[in-house]
Amino acid sequence: MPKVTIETVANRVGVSAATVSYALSGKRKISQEVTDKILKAVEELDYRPNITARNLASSKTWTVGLYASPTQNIREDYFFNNILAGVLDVLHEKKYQIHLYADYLDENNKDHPDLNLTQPIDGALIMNPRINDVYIQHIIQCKIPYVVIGTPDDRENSFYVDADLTAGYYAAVNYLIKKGHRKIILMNGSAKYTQSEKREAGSAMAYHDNGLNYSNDWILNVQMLEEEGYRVFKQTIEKISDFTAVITFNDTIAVGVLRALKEKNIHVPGKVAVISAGNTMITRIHAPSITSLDMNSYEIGSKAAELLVDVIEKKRIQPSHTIIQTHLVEREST
Amino acid sequence: MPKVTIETVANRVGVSAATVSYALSGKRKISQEVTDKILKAVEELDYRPNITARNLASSKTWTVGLYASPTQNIREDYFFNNILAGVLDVLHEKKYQIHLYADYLDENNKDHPDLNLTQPIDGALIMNPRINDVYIQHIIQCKIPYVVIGTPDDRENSFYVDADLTAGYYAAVNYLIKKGHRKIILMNGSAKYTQSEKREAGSAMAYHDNGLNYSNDWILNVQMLEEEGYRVFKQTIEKISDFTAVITFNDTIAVGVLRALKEKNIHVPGKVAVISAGNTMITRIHAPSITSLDMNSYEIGSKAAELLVDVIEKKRIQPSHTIIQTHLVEREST
DNA sequence: CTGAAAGCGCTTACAG
DNA sequence: CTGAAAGCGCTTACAG
Repeated sequence: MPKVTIETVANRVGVSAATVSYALSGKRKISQEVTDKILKAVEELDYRPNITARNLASSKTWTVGLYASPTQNIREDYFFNNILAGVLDVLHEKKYQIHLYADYLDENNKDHPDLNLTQPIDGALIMNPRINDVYIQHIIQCKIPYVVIGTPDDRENSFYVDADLTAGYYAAVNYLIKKGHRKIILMNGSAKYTQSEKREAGSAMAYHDNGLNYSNDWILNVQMLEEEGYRVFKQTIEKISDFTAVITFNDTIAVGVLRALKEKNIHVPGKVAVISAGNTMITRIHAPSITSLDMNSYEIGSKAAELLVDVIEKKRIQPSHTIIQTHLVEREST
Repeated sequence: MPKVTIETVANRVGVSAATVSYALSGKRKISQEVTDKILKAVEELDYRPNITARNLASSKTWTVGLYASPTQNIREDYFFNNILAGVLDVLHEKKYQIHLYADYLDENNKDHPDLNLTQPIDGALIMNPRINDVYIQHIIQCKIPYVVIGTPDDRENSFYVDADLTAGYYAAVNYLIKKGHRKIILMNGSAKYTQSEKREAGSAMAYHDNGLNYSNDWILNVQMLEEEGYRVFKQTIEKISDFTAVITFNDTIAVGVLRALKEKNIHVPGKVAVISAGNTMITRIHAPSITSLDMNSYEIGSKAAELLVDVIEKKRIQPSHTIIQTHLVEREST
């Protein structure tokens, strides 16, 4: 069974490969008559263009790389699903495909062989940027257009889409303060993520604007996993006293925190109020249901994808960013 | 800024492109001396091989296509996350990358233009196969190796990995019958998925082996979304009486069902017992926590990926399948 | 141990 | 409106 190429089609119709290519792409007008013959031959021969060859010749892959979290985090976080859905929907509409990369970065290992194995992409979407993110550095070195989902170090020169987490955490902490809370534990994410910085900043502003002091001891940095939220918070309960509220980096950590509280028979919200961020399905379902900061994750994903396509297609050259508003959804945990 | 190709490197070192290629791939021994010079030049020139060109020349892409659900479903289902994590982990280890496709099939539209836009892949992983699945048909036509996650129509000639759902639903329904339930509603998935068939079969067997009759009226087919589970079950409560238990296609539907029950003030498990399938995070978190059939979703994903790599690399030629055992995790809802 | 060259299957200026 | 041909940047038999 001989391989069917554009040549095969051209030969059968009696035209050049160029004509077949143009007829199929529509990049040049080909007479209706010839076009019909070509389409018929394509059908009969069951011709399928070799996309790799097309990509090489046109230096365009119609593919976008999505750099996501470690799989461990992906397993627990609906936030990823919502971002992903937004990204997928937009890219589908714009005819782009998606290459998904999980984060397998070994923090202890300085060389990152994987980075070079990447398939060719027209652009990249980078979730959860670290401070000094090696993925971003790699993408920049490869001269690939990219959009950060979250906030990168170099805000001036980057395209990015993020929720206004500083405002969000300001509002959330402010809300707690107005309710009379004075000592609020921040179960933040790992300090190496820029997202953690913003949460801390918003929180600090709220204390400040209310004329209150707070201590850095009240801020804990944990991995974004339920088990870690649970484990660390159990220790926290022993070490820190008198706190009356907790605000977490995300919903997953909140679930762990609530488990620790339940185990210690500490009533929520009677003794301790809890606020999470993400407003994913689990916040509604949990008992008690969890007050959560909605970040419009689907919209973050879709806006980022739209922006990336514009950047790839040079419809935008000047670095720009979109900041999406958050809003607090009150539930039983506060 | 001139583009750096393998030629650039070869010229600087004073060898042929072939030698550079071999030195880099290790497919032929190149003297240590020359190799060192090449590596130095690669470093200095910041040479990055064009993967598209490599793919074309070697007719190998090191990429696997993952055909997933519609994004609507992805948003709500941790089951997807767990499968995905298993797939990603194995493929990463085996040096393959992943192209993610959501299902945008328009059921009402007979031509599927998207299918032809696919990027070149070495193999495909197909989740949630439909009966007469067009994705599978397409992949077969393209002569691409594939593994089904779930059970395909043509079991004889396919590679696939699935949970033993028939046994799982048999066990679950049997468990309910032993507890005295006689009329159990099956909130099944859409009838066009093979997964729904298997659930129904296991359930039927359990009735049969206990010498009981059941009615097809007790089986409902719904989309795999919380809202649909809720909407349809609310009607069901009105239409069907005397049932004492519900078993659902997945966790998401169960959440909808439980919401409908709560709204009607029907106590769970006092009046109605509920079992779901998936055993994702939400079953633990929900109040009441949900008895659920664990399908080892991470393992399904990882086994499927392993199998696919073997098929791609011709380590397996004869169609084969892996059936993974399920187990029922008892919680408050029963 | 290394080189010269064909080939992968497309696209796209260049010509007419 | 169409063709002949160069080119995309690699890999891999074929030779020596």
